[in-house]
Amino acid sequence: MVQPPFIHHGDAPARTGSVRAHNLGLVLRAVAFADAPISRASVAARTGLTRASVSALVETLIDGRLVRETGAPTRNGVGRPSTGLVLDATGPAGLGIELNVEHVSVCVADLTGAVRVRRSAALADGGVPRAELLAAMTREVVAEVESLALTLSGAALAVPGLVDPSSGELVVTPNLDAAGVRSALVAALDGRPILVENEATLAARAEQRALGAAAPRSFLQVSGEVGIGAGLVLDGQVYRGRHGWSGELGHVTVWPGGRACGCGSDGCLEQYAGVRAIARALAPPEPAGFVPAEPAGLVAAEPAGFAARAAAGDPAMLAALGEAGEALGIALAGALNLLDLDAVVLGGAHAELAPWLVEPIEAQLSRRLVGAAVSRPAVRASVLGADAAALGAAWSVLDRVLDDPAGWLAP
Amino acid sequence: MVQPPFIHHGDAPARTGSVRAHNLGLVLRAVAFADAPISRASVAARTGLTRASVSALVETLIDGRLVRETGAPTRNGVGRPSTGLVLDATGPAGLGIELNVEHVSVCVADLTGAVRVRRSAALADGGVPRAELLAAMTREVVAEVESLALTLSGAALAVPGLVDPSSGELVVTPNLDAAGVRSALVAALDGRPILVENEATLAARAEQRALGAAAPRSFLQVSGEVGIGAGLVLDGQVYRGRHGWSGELGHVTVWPGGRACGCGSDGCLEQYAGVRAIARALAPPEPAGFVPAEPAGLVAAEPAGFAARAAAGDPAMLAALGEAGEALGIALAGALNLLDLDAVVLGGAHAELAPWLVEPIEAQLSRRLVGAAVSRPAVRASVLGADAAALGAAWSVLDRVLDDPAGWLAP
DNA sequence: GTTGATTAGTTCAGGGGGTTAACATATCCC
DNA sequence: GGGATATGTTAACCCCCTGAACTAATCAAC
Repeated sequence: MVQPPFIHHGDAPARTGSVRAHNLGLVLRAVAFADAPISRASVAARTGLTRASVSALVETLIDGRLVRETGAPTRNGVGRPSTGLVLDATGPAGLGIELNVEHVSVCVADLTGAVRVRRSAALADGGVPRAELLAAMTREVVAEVESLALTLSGAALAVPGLVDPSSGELVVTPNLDAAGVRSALVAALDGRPILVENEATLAARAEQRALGAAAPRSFLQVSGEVGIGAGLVLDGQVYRGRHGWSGELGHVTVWPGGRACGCGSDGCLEQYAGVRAIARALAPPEPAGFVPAEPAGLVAAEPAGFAARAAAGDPAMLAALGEAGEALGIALAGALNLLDLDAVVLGGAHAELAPWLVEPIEAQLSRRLVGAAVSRPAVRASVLGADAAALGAAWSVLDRVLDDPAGWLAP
Repeated sequence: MVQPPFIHHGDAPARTGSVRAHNLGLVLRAVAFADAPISRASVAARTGLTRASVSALVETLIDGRLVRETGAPTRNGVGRPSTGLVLDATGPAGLGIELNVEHVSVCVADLTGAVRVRRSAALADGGVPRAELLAAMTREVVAEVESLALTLSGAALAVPGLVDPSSGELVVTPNLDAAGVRSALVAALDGRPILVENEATLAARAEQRALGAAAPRSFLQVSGEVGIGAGLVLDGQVYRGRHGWSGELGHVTVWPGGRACGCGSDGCLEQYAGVRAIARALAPPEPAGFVPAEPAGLVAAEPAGFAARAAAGDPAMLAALGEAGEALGIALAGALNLLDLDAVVLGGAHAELAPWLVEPIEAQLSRRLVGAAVSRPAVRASVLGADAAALGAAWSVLDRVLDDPAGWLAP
């Protein structure tokens, strides 16, 4: 397929060193994605490289603290026992930071994916400014990383808003004031660069990484924190769109001419399946056009209560979730007709509501999805909890090392 | 994820020969995408390779009849004149075949993109069976290719239906009988392999290739031949989806609970913006639920008439197109909110109706698209005519040579 | 014209890195 | 204990890029 001229990575010249860079990644990923400690010989068989090359490559990876040998050789029947290789947990670490309307969290993962440090804090109105709080937490965590003898390989920040993917710098966050956050973080990180990315995208990466080889190739991750966002993974790659504005699922029109939305449109999914919309469906009907002021703290308190009420069989709650599921189903059917995805993952606030949303969603998919009779995508809740985006941020930093170990080893 | 150093399948081991394969592609594409004949030195500057390497690579490409030197050296001021390099039109050729409900066409393009042979035929009910007609046309064209001293590097078949991307073999074509077509074509091509792909996808590729460097990075190409399909190019790559069923724009729900659709759903875009829907909007209203039988030939005859009537200012026609545009706008706004594309291209039957569709579409986008106030994607008609899919098929064959010249030169 | 500056293209030694083939190593099984 | 078998390492070989020197062809200025 035609790659547009001189835009893609593929347009860098290859030199003999590129071969090694490529194969280092190949070997490292073979180790990373193996279920158990894997031998050099198995890596060779799996990658198509020779045992000789794999030995040399593994030596480089071991020297670089990306891979280590497990202690005792493992006997596998006849033949010389093999020495197992696993990812080295004492090498590079990724720092993930999640900035949200009601809370912030910071976590650190090592190359194996294990979370080594985790901190989060709720944000109260009128409390410590976001930027200061985050910077303080980050400084603490960086100190802790050093005490664990890990090396920070980078940091990523998850924000509920639009990010400019070309610079990775500019941020438009409609629901919160993010000014000063980035510069405060850069200072807290001693000038180390920070990747800024949409939280839905990073939550999708987290899901992908958490599932490992079982991760769907292409999926959409609904992320209902504030509004309804979505992270999109297509053919294993995160898709960001022209401006990095992809995944605005919340403003997909479900009922043209329906409820007015704050975005200026009408009939947006958010108005039927968003947290506030569900809350509104529970309240007695108001005169058309009247939008009630939301008491502070309402949004944060509700989703948990929703699940409890639904579990208790509250009919109003079940009806509200049925309506939300129907709207989600319509919007998702559109996305699925367009993208023919493997799966839809319900994350954020919708994760714990999934037991009551999946059925109405699937009812709409059965009706509206081309080819639904033959093969339907899986619809299920995220396997991760609330900190998915922070985890995704930390892991995305490590993905860079995994994808291009030579780049990490070089300096 | 960060792109691995090589464009090639990320999980194949790289050997020293991969470097050459990669760089051959780099040099070939530098020649292909240059506006004018380009010198070895310029290629070196543009690719980042040394002049020495480029010379060696170019020699291989010239020997393989992929590149040739232009006759006379060009003086460019001071210094030794440069010898221009251009794509060789006498080397590999791609065969593109389009199979449609009402017509079939076959074309051949050379590496420069020039169409060297072009044949098409209308299909009448009860005439020669599709498979036989196509096979006969193909045999003729293959003979002509040989007489032109071109070498067929492959063939691709565009079909209005669902294709299994893994095998590239299986075809589900709802609106026409494609049984036997593939095997008849394989026979006509002396056993050469045929790539089968959705026509909307191939039309999108054609658009991409026709625009060259000006092609949008990510776009959706509406393809309204039978029903409404769409080809999707994301980050410069064709996106097919899990089963190769992506782009089913026609069955995206626009008005839930609206008009019943043959697919079993309701409110599908096809029922408002499809060719038959536009025709129906022109006719006097029928009782609800009554679906008129379509006289044979009606579909083929109408789109041309539509444009003429609209140009003449026919109010019923303008109203029908306004409604179609509104529905398209709603569906496209959904797609754009999700994918943040650079452009939407109206192709197929909608291409010549674009003058009347663009305005209502943009009205919906202004209303429903997040960020529309800041930046709106371009909405415009395809630059290609009716044979876009056949062209795209031929070009996609050549894209393989362009992407991996070593693979073509090897045997 | 001759000479120098400038740019295009080629030649060749050097080095990185993968492959193949042989060898060393460590276990199982008879 | 001696083969059979599988793992890991070593060394000769080949591919292909780089860098530097060299040749080639033009312009510009004296």
